[in-house]
Amino acid sequence: MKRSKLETAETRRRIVEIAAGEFRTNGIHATGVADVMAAAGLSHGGFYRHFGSKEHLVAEACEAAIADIIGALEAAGKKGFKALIDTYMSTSHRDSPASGCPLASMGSELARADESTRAAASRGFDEFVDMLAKRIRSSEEDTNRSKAVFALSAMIGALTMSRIIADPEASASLLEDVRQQVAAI
Amino acid sequence: MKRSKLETAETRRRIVEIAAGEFRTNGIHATGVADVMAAAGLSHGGFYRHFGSKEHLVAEACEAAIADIIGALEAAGKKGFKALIDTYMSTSHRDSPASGCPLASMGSELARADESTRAAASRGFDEFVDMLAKRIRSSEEDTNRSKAVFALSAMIGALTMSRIIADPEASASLLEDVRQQVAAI
DNA sequence: TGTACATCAGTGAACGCGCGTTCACTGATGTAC
DNA sequence: TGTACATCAGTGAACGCGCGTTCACTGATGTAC
Repeated sequence: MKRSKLETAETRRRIVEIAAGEFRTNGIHATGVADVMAAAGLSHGGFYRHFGSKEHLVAEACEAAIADIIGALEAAGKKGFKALIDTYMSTSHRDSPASGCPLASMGSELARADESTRAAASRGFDEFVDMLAKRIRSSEEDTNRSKAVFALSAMIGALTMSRIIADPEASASLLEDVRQQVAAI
Repeated sequence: MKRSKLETAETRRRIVEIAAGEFRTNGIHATGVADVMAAAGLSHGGFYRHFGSKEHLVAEACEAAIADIIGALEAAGKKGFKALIDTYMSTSHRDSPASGCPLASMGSELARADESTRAAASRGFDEFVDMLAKRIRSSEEDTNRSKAVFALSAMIGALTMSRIIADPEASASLLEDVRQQVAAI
């Protein structure tokens, strides 16, 4: 049966939100349209009333995921650059991919995603870099941005690796190791 | 028809080699057993004479891929740490995932792979770090290893991001930016 | 060394299954008068 | 404001397709005598 405009918009928003979590947890390829719809309490058939294809959802979910993590880190980052880096490089971030950084949890899949998804991820990376650069104190603005790019690259790489390494101690010490060196940038 | 032991071993080796390229190019999930076998000039049915499951092949292919890149970089690295970093952070590495670093091309998929695949990737990471650490000159050995972990994390993150960013200039300048800062470690 | 036979690498059809997507249908919403 | 009707969100069955895996079969290899 037809729903009100408000309900429809809310349903669509919920699908994107849930997809953003599922894609980050299980990967883009391994998460089906039916999985997302079921998690949203809907049957899969209605999906195409909201999105033209799975790829369209992937692009929107990626954008939403980036907004998530940037929002969370901006809150943590009010206490400064170090607090922000501590949050990103924590074992709790490592263990909660569903609400974490999509550049780490879907990185290699994003590299093969369609144009609009990659564009969303690229914009997200830029925003993230800007946010970091603002919190770095050094001589020139150009330098700040370069340092932020370096810091974020290292954090994305380290978080990804920390999820590959099965041994919890080795994984935590990798995070801690890189965290210290990023904080020293 | 039955093949000689030599032929059988060579076929198996070829399947792993081809899989290592396909997984890095198209991703683990997106590459089917039949794809790999077809690329090896074989029908898919024979796959299970060589491997117990796709997951077993993934683990071996991951191991082979790591050996590939470490071998290639050790050759480049004879000219020193900087030459090694230049090779890893090059646009030609970015554009040739089939023979490149599997930690970058399959990173987020490896984080969800089975135990033996993750173990292979973890061992590969350690070997890679050792190789880098050997080429870093600084006060203590512990520091060298920490610096190598940091450098490799940054390179994996940057290479992954360089493949997500669609604009070739922005992608190349990200690589160059991080390359310089890794070289300065 | 020669022969008879068991082994098994590779083929190609088939298995059940889940994927993304489509579609006829339902009935509440929103609109035109 | 009230009524008649078009719209469309959501359902659930169905579509073709490709996946990982299995299996009966073929015939050269390798072994036992």
